[in-house]
Parts: sequence; C-alpha cells; structure tokens
Amino acid sequence: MSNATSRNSPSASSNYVLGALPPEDFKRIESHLKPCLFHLGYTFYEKGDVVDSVYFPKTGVISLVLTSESGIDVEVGLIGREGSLGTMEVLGTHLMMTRAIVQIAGSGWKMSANSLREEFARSRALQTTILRSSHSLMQQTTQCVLCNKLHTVERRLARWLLMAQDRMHIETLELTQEFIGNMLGTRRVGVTLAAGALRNAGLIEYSRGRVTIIDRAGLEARACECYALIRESYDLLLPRDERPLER
Amino acid sequence: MSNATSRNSPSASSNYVLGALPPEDFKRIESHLKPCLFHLGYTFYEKGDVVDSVYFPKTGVISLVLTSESGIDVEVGLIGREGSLGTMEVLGTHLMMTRAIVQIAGSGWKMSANSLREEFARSRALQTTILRSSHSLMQQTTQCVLCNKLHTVERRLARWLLMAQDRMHIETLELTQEFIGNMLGTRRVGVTLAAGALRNAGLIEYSRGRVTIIDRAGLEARACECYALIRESYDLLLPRDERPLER
DNA sequence: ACGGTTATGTGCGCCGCAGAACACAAATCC
DNA sequence: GGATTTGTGTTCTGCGGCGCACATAACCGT
Repeated sequence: MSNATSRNSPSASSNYVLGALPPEDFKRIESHLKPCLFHLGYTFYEKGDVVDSVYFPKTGVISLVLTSESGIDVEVGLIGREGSLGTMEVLGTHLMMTRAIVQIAGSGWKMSANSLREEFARSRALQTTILRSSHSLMQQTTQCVLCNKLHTVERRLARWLLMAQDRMHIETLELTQEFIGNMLGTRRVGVTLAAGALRNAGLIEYSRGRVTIIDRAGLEARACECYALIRESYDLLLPRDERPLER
Repeated sequence: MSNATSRNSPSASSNYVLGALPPEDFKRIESHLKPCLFHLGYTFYEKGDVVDSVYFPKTGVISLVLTSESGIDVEVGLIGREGSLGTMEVLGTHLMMTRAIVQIAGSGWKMSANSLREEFARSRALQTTILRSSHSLMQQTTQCVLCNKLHTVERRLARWLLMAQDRMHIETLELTQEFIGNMLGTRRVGVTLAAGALRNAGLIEYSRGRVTIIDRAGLEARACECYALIRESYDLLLPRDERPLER
C-alpha cells in the first residue's frame, strides 16, 4: 500500500514484469531502460540470433514464430505488456529460440542483455520476477501445443483476437485475414470462414483490415479453453496489489 | 581434460545436467541427491501441483502431458537423462505446468526443491546450467507446437521412437500401440498404420508391446525435422568436453 | 472517373485423420 | 482345455482443413 505510488510510476505499471519489481529494484533497473518504438513487422530476432537486448512492451504485440522446413509459419507465443522478450534466452543460451516480430505496432523499453545479466546476479527480486514471467511464457507455449492440435480455426481465432486485445488499449485492431491466417497457421480462407461465423453471431465486425470486437463476453465463450488458461497463468504469476485489467 | 575424471563420476555423467556442473559445484549438489526409481506409470505431478522435489533421470523417460477440456491428452515434452524434471517450476512459481508421468521405467536422482533453491542462489554455475536446460526443454515444447500441427503420424512416430531410444540404453522398447497413440495424441489405429509402414520399410520390428529399432539411420530419415532440431538444442545447450552419445 | 491494388467471399476436389465397429491372434488365467 | 484379456489388423463413413481457381468488393492514386 505504501509502495503503491512508486509502483504506479508510468514506467513500472505499464509493463507488468517491471511493475512487479519492488521500488528499490525497479529504480536500479530503470536507469538501464531506453524507450523504444515497435514498428509493425519489425523483426527483433531470427531463430538462432544472439540476444543482445531484451524488451519490455508497454503497448503492441510481439509474436514468436517458428518456421517449418516446408516454409510454413506457426506462432508459438505472443508477448505484450504482461511479459518481456528475450529475458529467458539472455539468462540461458543467449540464443533466440524463435523468430520475434512485431505483430501490432506499439512501444516499450529496451535493455541491454549485459545489464540484465548484471542486475539478475545482483537482485533476488529480479530473479524471481524474470523466472516467473519466463514460466508463464512457457505455459503459454505449452498450451499452444494442445491448442494447435485440438481446436478449430474458429475457436483459435476467437482466442487470438482476445489475446491481442488484452495487450492493446483499443477495440479495433488493424489485422487482415491473410495476416491472421499466418498467425493461426491456417489458410486465409479458413480465417474468412471463421471470421464470418463470428460476425454472423454478432461478436465481431470487420472490413478491409480492421477488426472490431463487439461482444467480448460472447467471444470468450466461443474461444477455446486456452484463452482463460493462459490469462490465468499470467494473472497468477505476477502477483500484484492491483491485478491487471478489468477482471 | 584435467576435470574429465571428476566429471565422469558415475553420478555426474549419467545425467547431463548434473554432468555439466564443474566438479566443485557438483560435489556440493551431490550431497542433496537421493537415488530414486521411476516406476512405469508413476505420476510425479499433476498440473498445478506444488513442486517439492526435482528429479534428474539416469535412465527411463518422463513425459509431460497436458489434458484438454475434452479429456484428450497431448504430450508437450519428454525428459530423460539429458534433462531434469521440475527445475524450472521450482525457480519460478513452484507450480507444475503439466502432468509428469513415467513413460518408460528407469532410475535417477531426487533433490528437494528447497535444496535446489538454496544452491541456485549460491552457485553461479548451477544457475547457468539449470537455465540452459530449462531453455532446451522450452525449445522442445516450442518445436512440439509446430510438429503437432504440421507433421503426419508416421513422421511423428519415428521421431518419438528415436527420442525414446536416445534416452534409454537398449534397442527394444516396451510400448504398445495404444500407449504410443496416447503420446502422439492420435488413435491407436493411426499408430497401427504408421507403424506398419515403418515395418514394411524395414526400419522397425514389433510385436505385442515390444518395439525394436532395426535401422536408426532410416528412421531418422523418415522422422520429422523436429527430431534433429530438438537433439541439436540439447547437444548445444549443455556444452561439455565430451558431447553426448555417438554423434 | 478509371484502372490497379488490396482485402474478402465462394466453390471444388483431395488428403489425413477421427470415430466406430468388427476380426483375429497371442498371452494369461482359471 | 476353454474362457478372457490384451495387442494388432482392417474397413467405412465423416469432417476439418489444404490447394487452387476465380469472383466480388473496397480503397487508392492520378
């Protein structure tokens, strides 16, 4: 309670990982952070790249993508203000496990890998926080295994839209069906069909690259179980006085 | 080279995570280790359980399984002597992310979660090693997302058999088709068909719950890309003087 | 206003696998 | 020795999604 004001500093509260740090730790970390814009389509890393910086998004969505031998892309995770990019890699092998690209433009902070490693060695709180957030990213990926195998395009589309919206502050997302298709690992036509069904049900509206969520509750009902599970894991993993968002 | 004898102590070399530790660190860790048998079908943890012990397998295979709402199981990872069970969870949320069960009986070592946390705080080498091995488990799961979505039952069966054999010392595995089907998240009939194809090609032999790999190279050729990628990640992540196995 | 580009909608044949039902043979138990 | 259980083989139908081709519709610049 006494810390609440500190924690609510603009920088800290808009990325949940940073926001989970105790004030004294955050202050030290803060000096290493540089504001940073995430431009649509920008590729932070390819798979196998050496990770020299980590990123803490404030807005926008970064997506983790793996490409198969046959050239098909599959999304294995999605990072927004609830997480961070590259932290686990920096502490492990220094090599990026997947491609990381900006899916929805936004902004956040950047920190050098070396600084993170130094601070990690020094701050117990940072250790706990980073490990927890890695844990929840891993949980997301784990859930994706099941999701990709079992769930229909329609349910996964609903989940994806909800997850994207959770990480933005707006209801209208700029996304073409082609684009979403790449993320869901399905053909554009599959997205057309699924999106049509959601539109007919009055849950979303869309036209030429603009998707608007009309009925969040309805969409949650149509989305696969994975949405709630992933969200739950993020809510749990970074326990804070103020739990994120409207739930 | 000078350390080689130390590293080759029976305990250290038979689990690659422990084997990657410098001798002085290993000696300290060793005092916390208790030998432990892994009985077929034993459930270490259900999803959400508090992790009070971590395990370092010497032989046998532990599989990480997620159950969908609809009751279908999907394997999201597989742990043998190249890895450890629960280490990432212990350092993060203390909660198990998936069910963990013994797929192929074996043995290894057990260590209390508290001991691991204490040693983790103390030993830089242990930090690096554990984080690297978590990293490679994560890489495996990540690859599974792609694999489950894109690859046929036959290629995945080939991969699974190779991965299982890598973690055992024998060529004949005790596995029924029903069992394998559960792991692959497919029907037994699907396994029958795929296994039949591999048998016709002269790559494996099997009968009533006993599978024998005849032609490893041929099987590797039929397996999906994921096999090589996952294996590569494990080989890279725990750099040692002596690289594991015959490659 | 017009042609080009970008985004969406529709139809068709094909494939891999699920679901279900049934057949059979080897192992095990009384 | 006969009955039961366990592991494997086969077949049919149906569905979801792929690949492809093509049609429409909105927006863009000049």
